[in-house]
Amino acid sequence: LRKASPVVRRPKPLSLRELEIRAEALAGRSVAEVARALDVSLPHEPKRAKGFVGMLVEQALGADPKAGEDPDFPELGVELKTVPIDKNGAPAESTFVCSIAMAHADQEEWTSSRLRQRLQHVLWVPVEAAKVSELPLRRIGRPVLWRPDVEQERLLESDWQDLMGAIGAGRGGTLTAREGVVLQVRPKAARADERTLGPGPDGPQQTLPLGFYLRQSFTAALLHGRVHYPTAHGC
DNA sequence: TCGTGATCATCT
DNA sequence: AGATGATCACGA
Repeated sequence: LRKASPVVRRPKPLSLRELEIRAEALAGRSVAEVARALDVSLPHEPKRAKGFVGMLVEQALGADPKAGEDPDFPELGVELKTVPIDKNGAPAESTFVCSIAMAHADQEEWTSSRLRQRLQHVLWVPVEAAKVSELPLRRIGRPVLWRPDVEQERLLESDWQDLMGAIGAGRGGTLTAREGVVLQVRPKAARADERTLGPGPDGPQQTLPLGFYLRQSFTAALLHGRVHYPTAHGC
């Protein structure tokens, strides 16, 4: 995020309620309005604007810029995610959740997994997608504070076990985004030829870095407070 | 270099 | 059109 001159950053919210109120206050505002209020200049080429809106909203809400792998609001245990919305109000893209630690993929457990930690408590902020309006005109919508319910957590764990199991067993190279009911595994790298140490069929080898994404259908449902899938083995 | 923030560009 | 695989920017 480029700052035009003095650095402007909101103080961190001291309570969940304060965070919600701030997020509600962004509803209806445009990217240009928020950027101007924070004294941030807009990127000109859309191709170079990936991630801009997410970082802008982080700054507007007082997220900890040094959080790293921790939640955006460490004291509140809340993760912030902006979600691009199409003209019908549905997610326009899948949602990146976290990268996969390839080197330790065979040792990770669901309960302490990066993915579960990140999705424990999420503040979703809908924003008009890049294909709906030009960057400055993209409007922010009403936030949704979400925790996975029992059914959602079951779906997430089931996919995670399948996908992480495959990666840990050295079959990560055979995975595509078609696997998974609510999750996807997709490349997460600057270039398709990047490699990092990970499990291979015959032991550790250089592998394509992967990340977890939420399918649009899952995100769409949770934004409306209802995720209900038919169970694969009958009710 | 890796992880965070995502959207782009192409193929089906 | 929608989904998949590829790509862009930034910070520690």
